Amino acid sequence: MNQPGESLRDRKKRRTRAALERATVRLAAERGYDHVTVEEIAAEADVSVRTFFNYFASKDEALIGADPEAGPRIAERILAFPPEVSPFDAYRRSVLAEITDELDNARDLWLLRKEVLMQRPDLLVRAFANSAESEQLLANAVGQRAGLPESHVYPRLLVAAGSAAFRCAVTRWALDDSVALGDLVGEALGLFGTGLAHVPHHHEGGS
Amino acid sequence: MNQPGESLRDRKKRRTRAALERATVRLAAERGYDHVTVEEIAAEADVSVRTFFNYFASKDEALIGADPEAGPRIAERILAFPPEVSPFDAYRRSVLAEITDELDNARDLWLLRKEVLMQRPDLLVRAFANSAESEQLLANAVGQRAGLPESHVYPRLLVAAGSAAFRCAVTRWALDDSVALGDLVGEALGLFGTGLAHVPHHHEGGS
DNA sequence: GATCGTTTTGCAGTCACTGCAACTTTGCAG
DNA sequence: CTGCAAAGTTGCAGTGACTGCAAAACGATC
Repeated sequence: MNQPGESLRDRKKRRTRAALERATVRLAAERGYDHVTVEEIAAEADVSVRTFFNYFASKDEALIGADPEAGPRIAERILAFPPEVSPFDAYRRSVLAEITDELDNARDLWLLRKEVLMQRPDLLVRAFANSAESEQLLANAVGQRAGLPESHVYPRLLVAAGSAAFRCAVTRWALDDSVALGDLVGEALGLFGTGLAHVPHHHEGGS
Repeated sequence: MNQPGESLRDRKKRRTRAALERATVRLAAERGYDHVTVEEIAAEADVSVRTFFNYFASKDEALIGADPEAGPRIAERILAFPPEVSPFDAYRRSVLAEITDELDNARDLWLLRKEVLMQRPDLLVRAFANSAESEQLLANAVGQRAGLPESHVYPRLLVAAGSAAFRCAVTRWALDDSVALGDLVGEALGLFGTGLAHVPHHHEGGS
């Protein structure tokens, strides 16, 4: 009874993890991030505090719902593009695909997260602090496609640019979510692609 | 006895702040960041723990030595450039000037910080989390020069790129400090300026 | 040297987070 | 179904970052 890669155990784990993530986001959106204790979150998800910390290394992580498989997934996508796609495009399209998928699966959570991140923008930055490992993975994938040595700046810089683009996009999206988050990230990455040396032309509509 | 803008009180405050910063960096480099308690830091600087927190909001902040005047200083520099200098160049040159100054004043501290950041790269990311206010300041300055409305992405994106460039540069500098940190930041910002869409040519020497 | 504003300090308290050692649940085999 | 091993959960005791508050020490001013 363990063939489909999803045993009872695994299912329970997924449910618990999801419950903790939801509880964190919901309560934080409701009362403000630092007026919610881990104790309350654990109670809401019907597990002990200790169990909370078995799933997430910190309250921050639970709020963002850091998915340890996201990094590998994106890296895989990057490498899967045919060789005629440039490293930059492979990276951009892989990131956008991940974001689109994520929003399709958990749009409601992101709408709540938005509320929290509007109050505490620093949490978004902190969220990226714990993902150094994933960043390394992505940088390696980009470097491999670009045929660059480990030590070259380009892959690292591109990945860092991705984080920056995501940060900016979420900030804008929080102010006005009439545009899809994915489009905002795409726009930001587009600007990084063509270069910031010149101020982009200023359109009337929108920002 | 209070004309030269530096009273006894002010001098003591500066000394205490510097002592706490030095103690934090020194001890963290010596034993590892999380094997040093605030209690020990405070003892080393000959003040109470409570006083530590009067100067720095967190241990992280003390390690980086977050200077609340750095943001305003850079913003001022940006606005001081003659109008024929592009917003991008004004930003880049202002940031580089600040870094150069900082290294001239506290190179020894940065050499120790380097050791700590090599062990815990996340601290560098976290350091930027608390500087949202300064980022806003810089973005406004850039926006003003570029004649863009408050809501435009460009200034925000440029400032975010600056953080990313700094992060990458410090990481590389930590691995090999034979190149000046300022030059590495300059290089990274240069790439952001010309755009990341195409992989830069790979030189043999260096990275 | 009395007074006023600022800084330092101690103290009590809250909360995130950890290691450890029991305890419960699940998966599997006999 | 039973017993066993592995995986997951829990409570507990402890550490350490950080906060608010009120008292004490200190520096500037007259």
